Amino acid sequence: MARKDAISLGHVPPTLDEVARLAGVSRATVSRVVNGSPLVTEATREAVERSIRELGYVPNRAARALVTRRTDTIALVVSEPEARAFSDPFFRTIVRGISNVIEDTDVQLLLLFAQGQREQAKVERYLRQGHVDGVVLMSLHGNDPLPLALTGAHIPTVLSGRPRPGERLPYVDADNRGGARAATRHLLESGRRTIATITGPLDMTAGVDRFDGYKDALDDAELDAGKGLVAHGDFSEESAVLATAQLLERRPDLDAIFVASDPMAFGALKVLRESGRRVPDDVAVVGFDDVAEAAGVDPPLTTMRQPLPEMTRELTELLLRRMDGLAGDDDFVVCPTELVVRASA
Amino acid sequence: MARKDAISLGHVPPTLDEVARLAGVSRATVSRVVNGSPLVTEATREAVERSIRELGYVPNRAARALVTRRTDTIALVVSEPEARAFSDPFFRTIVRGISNVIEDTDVQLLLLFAQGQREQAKVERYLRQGHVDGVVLMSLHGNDPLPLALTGAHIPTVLSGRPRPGERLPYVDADNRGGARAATRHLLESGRRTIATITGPLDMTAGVDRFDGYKDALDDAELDAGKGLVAHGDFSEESAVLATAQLLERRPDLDAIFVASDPMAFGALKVLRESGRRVPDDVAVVGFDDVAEAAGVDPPLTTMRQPLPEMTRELTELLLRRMDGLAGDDDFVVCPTELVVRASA
DNA sequence: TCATCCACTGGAAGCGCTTACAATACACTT
DNA sequence: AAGTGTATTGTAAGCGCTTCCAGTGGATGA
Repeated sequence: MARKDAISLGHVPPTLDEVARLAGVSRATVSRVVNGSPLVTEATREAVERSIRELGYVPNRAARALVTRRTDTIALVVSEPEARAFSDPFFRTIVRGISNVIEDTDVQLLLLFAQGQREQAKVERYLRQGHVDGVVLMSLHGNDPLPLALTGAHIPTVLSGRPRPGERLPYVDADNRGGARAATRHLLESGRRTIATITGPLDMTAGVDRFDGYKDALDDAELDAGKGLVAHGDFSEESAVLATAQLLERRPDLDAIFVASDPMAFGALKVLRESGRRVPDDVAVVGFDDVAEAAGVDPPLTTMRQPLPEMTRELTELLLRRMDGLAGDDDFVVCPTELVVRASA
Repeated sequence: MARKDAISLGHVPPTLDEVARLAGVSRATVSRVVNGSPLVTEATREAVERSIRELGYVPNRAARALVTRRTDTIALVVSEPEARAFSDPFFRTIVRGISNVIEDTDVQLLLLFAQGQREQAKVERYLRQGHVDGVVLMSLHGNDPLPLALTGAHIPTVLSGRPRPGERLPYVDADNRGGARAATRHLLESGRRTIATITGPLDMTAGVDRFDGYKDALDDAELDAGKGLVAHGDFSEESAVLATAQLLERRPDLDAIFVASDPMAFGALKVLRESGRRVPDDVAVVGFDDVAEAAGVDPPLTTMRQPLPEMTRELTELLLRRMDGLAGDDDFVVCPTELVVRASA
């Protein structure tokens, strides 16, 4: 029995109450000090702060959240296997961008991965349980139920990338279609006529939009996407390796490729080189994103820049506003893209 | 006034109480149903479940955590800039490994990045506020205050990699020193005599241990690390590019390099190739980790495998046990490493 | 000097949940 | 038929915190 007591329930952290007792004030006053209320005498404040330090008091978040209904936490949910997310520079930039914005607030960022139905369900449950005040959803695929589930649960949510038809959610996106069109036009203007594309995944809006932009440009030039000029990737370098090989086999005569993401363009460059083609002499390549690595590959990659840091800032601020009830269901921002001409096209 | 009401406080999710009322039972009974207690009639259970569905009820975690003192959440804290963490295959493997273990529990994994003092402080505060039941700390540098802070706050914590002297924390580590020694010995046995090393960061135990193992092997062979044969990296590929160039400049006569991580070995291979050296004919290279990419580079990398998936499993289970009070301060596991001979040495 | 006000502090309710403990109902036993 | 036990449900306390409201004392104005 003594033994049982000895095992005990582990360490019990100090509470507001103990601080109050030690400082000789009421719990209300301690709470005021902790929350920086101005209605406290300097002397009282100091006494309380001393007690807090002495006891090593840290407010219990669950208790606070219970009454304030705020958690000061936002989640970034990535609907992608970790492996992919981690290797994608895109993703890193977003994480960094959000961190920057919230750096000097007391909001905390959580990363949640939701690959597969099972984890999706787990994440949804987690979010609905009130762990976070807001959610950023990125790299949504197919008909992911999360956006609807979250709006249904009235959890402030914003999207990186435009939502699918039928979903009304605030979002920030690049002008993917316009950018792809401009990229392809650049290829056309340099005299290329057999222009292939490696698309992103067509269950993502960015994938579709960039593909559409490519087709727009060909239409403008009254060219035909033609046979065998379209291969599909999933935005990853590896997928582009396969896609490029396919393209080369089907259309050895191609003289340009519009690749829907930079990592995929890196894969394409590699395969092109291995096949003995010179870039841009034999085949011109333009990518999309302008990730940091784009300037460092051989040859330096011509690509469409999307202003990712700014976009992420916008996105985060949009979420913050939305959490304060200041942004509507259909607020959105679409950022222009810009052609960065380097050596590959 | 009516207007003010209209603005309102947003959506208020249903509570246990409302479910109870709708189902015509007490709150206690609903709670029992929600928590799967066996002391409820089938009929009652069904009635309650119907009401839950009807109202779309989801238990409020803050309230539950307040009374149970559990959050069913664990955190992986990475003391590293996101960029580095994300590009490191090591990191991905750990995340995946933890996810696997907790997949069919209802524990949720959070990722927290703590680069720089500011974020470190934020993360520490976050953890101390009781958001999580346990913490995995990885890639600890220098004298990161987190381990001590967390044990001081009595938060169950485990380390990936051995703690520094003076810190008593459960951990899982590879036999870095023994592995490095074996790797270097392999180089010696193939007749190399001018063996350089690219170390990891020496403010990390893994960095130090692998460096020590390298020196052990040279000592065993009564060789001297000699001048200019040691260059320092930080486990990243880029750092190794620099380090290799340094090495080559200082000791053009070197005939082998023990590189303290695979990503760094990739960088070394690249520079070696660019400098016109053949691997392994001119310079043999052995790495450490045996990440997935190691078999795919040119030439395929000889490296020390550490059983990362198993180690991560151990680590997670150690944490889970520790959270249940079943593991002590100084439980630890050290896993053997294994030389994987491919073509680079 | 007394009423009035203000600045500060304390009392107390209540956030949504779990969980001893008590209460009830019913089926047995003897 | 009274007593005992068991299975199910309800009652109520309380987790640690914030915040409304009321109380206190001293400073101010008349």
